[in-house]
Amino acid sequence: MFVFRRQTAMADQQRPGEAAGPGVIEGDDLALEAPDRGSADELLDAGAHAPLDLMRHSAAHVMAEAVLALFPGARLGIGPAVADGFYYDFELPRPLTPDDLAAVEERMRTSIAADHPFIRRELPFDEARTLVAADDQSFKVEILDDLAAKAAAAGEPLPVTTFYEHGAFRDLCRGPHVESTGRIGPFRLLAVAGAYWRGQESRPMLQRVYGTVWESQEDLDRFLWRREEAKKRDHRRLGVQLDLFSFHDVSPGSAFWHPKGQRLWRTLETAMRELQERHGYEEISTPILVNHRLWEQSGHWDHYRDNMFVLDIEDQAYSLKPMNCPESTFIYRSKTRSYRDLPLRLSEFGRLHRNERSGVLHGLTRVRHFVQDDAHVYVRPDQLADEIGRLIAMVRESYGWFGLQPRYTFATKPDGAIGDDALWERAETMIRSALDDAGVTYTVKPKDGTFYAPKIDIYIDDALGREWQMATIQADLTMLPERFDLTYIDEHGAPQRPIALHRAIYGSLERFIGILIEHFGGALPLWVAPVQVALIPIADRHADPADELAALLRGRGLRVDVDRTDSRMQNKIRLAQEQKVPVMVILGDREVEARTASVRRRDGSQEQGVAWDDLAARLAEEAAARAV
RNA sequence: GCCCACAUAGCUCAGCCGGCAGAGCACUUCCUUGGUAAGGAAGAGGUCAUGGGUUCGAAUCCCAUUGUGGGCUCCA
Repeated sequence: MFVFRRQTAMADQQRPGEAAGPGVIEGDDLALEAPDRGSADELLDAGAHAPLDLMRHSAAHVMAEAVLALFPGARLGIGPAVADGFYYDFELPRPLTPDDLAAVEERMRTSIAADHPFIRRELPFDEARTLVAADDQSFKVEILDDLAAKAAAAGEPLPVTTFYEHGAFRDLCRGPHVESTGRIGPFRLLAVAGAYWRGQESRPMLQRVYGTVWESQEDLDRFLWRREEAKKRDHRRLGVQLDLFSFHDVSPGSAFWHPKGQRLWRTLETAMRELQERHGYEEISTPILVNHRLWEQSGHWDHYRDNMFVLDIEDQAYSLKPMNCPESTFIYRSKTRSYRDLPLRLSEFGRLHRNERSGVLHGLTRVRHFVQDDAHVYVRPDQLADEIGRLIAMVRESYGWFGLQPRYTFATKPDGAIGDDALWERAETMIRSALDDAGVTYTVKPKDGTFYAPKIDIYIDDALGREWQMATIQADLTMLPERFDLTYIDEHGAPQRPIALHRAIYGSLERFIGILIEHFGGALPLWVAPVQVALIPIADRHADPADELAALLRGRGLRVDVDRTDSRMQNKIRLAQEQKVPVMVILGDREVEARTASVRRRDGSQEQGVAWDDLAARLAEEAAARAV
């Protein structure tokens, strides 16, 4: 069973890094708190700089001042510095419009030009509470009351509170700030969005205004440029432009794969299948529609039902499978397993449905229907470390196909986990030594495992520096083995429990493809490109020879399209460039006569007079190398 | 699910203070047969997301529904 981390929250940056063996990076919080979904404009800056943070938080104060001036009754939430800027949450009498944002910006500029100093004031707790209550700032009152409660719980006296003032504006704030408003650099307000007070759906919806501030105009311009660049790489836009997939309202959250997208899909699938077969995997396929009894047995009915599509069939509740694992156990149990049969590696490109809330769907990276390159590996305890080593090798190889550098985290037993402590400790020790043996560097995330297994999660940073969670490897000693009563017969004839490794390397094919598209900006490496070669006959009389060459290339397994339209060669090149085809092959009189080709690469480089056979051999070799 | 915005030709978008549905690209046909990122002309293409309402009249105003987008973790 996979529980992919819900990607909206990685709220554990307060946890201390756990001491661990050699090669372990201690709690690398900055890296961990980055969102791991990353729509196009969620570009992360490479770490926040302290002076910038002061400026950003100060800008939030100035923004609050401006909003309060425009909406005197506004209530303030919180206004922290974030990755690329800042935000402040407000409760306002009406929704903000783009015009409002412009007005707020204008007032902010005035305040910055006035260069008001930020003045820190300390107030005894009771006075502070009276003050914010008199201002009718109920959210601030709540913050103070929470602080008081926390102090009481810790047996400490009521804390002294601090306020920061600039001009006529005063805000409860821990600080620190820049010296004066004039120190705030070039800024831009970006967006207004709804945000629940304290992120809880049961609390009021506030209006969050996002802004960005930088030390120089240059930095601001670069940031805005990067946002634009990210938009161009957005896989939803490129998916349409490159004719890979589309979405339709008859099935929200599920992609329709066009022929080119399906080529890409199959290439990835074939490569993974080939890798798995080399590593002793056997492929299975299990039903999508399953009686709810199975989910009761697996525990999903209790823990995961809200995310499952449930159907009523002849008075029985069935569900579309949200995970593959329980069904794999039926195949395991289909015969008596010997210790000699293990490891048993069962892979499945499983078609899954999860009922994600409508508001969180997002292109290919957050969908309701997807395919996992899933596998369950049943091992004896003495085989676990080796098998994890094998999996890490598989991750390294396959990520190498795309030039991606995997990073590893090790997530340990969460609160409320099932299974006894001794089993957990055993599993964690085994994973840890497997990681050490594999010589990988990893970060420990305490208490971040699934409720049934400690796990290794694998992340990458894409070309724009965004972090994505990709593969996962989970060592399950409890869930499948115990609940589904899995056994093998050991060398003494006694039944024993196997360990079930749950793992996915691409994760979901949909999501992986979305990430690849953004990482490469649509210019996919030759080996995965849906169209590897665009054959461009200069005139009609070159079209038949082009077909002949295309057949030769296809014979070597290459994906080739011939442009037989009557447009000019320049236009055909332009089209192929726009489609980001890696290789364009141009045929005119000279080439046809000599049985050669003029080869133009996506990067603009050219090579003339390449013999057809050479071309076929070289491109086939290049594609087979599976390299960037 | 919740807040806000958006939905017009295959794509990108204009029209939206109510009064004949538009452009560029793509597509079709014709001319053109070319040398490394757009040759020319003509044509076809729309239930303005869906349903309801206001109005003499709705792409345009109002309501609902569906879908899409930005968010809903950062604790003074």
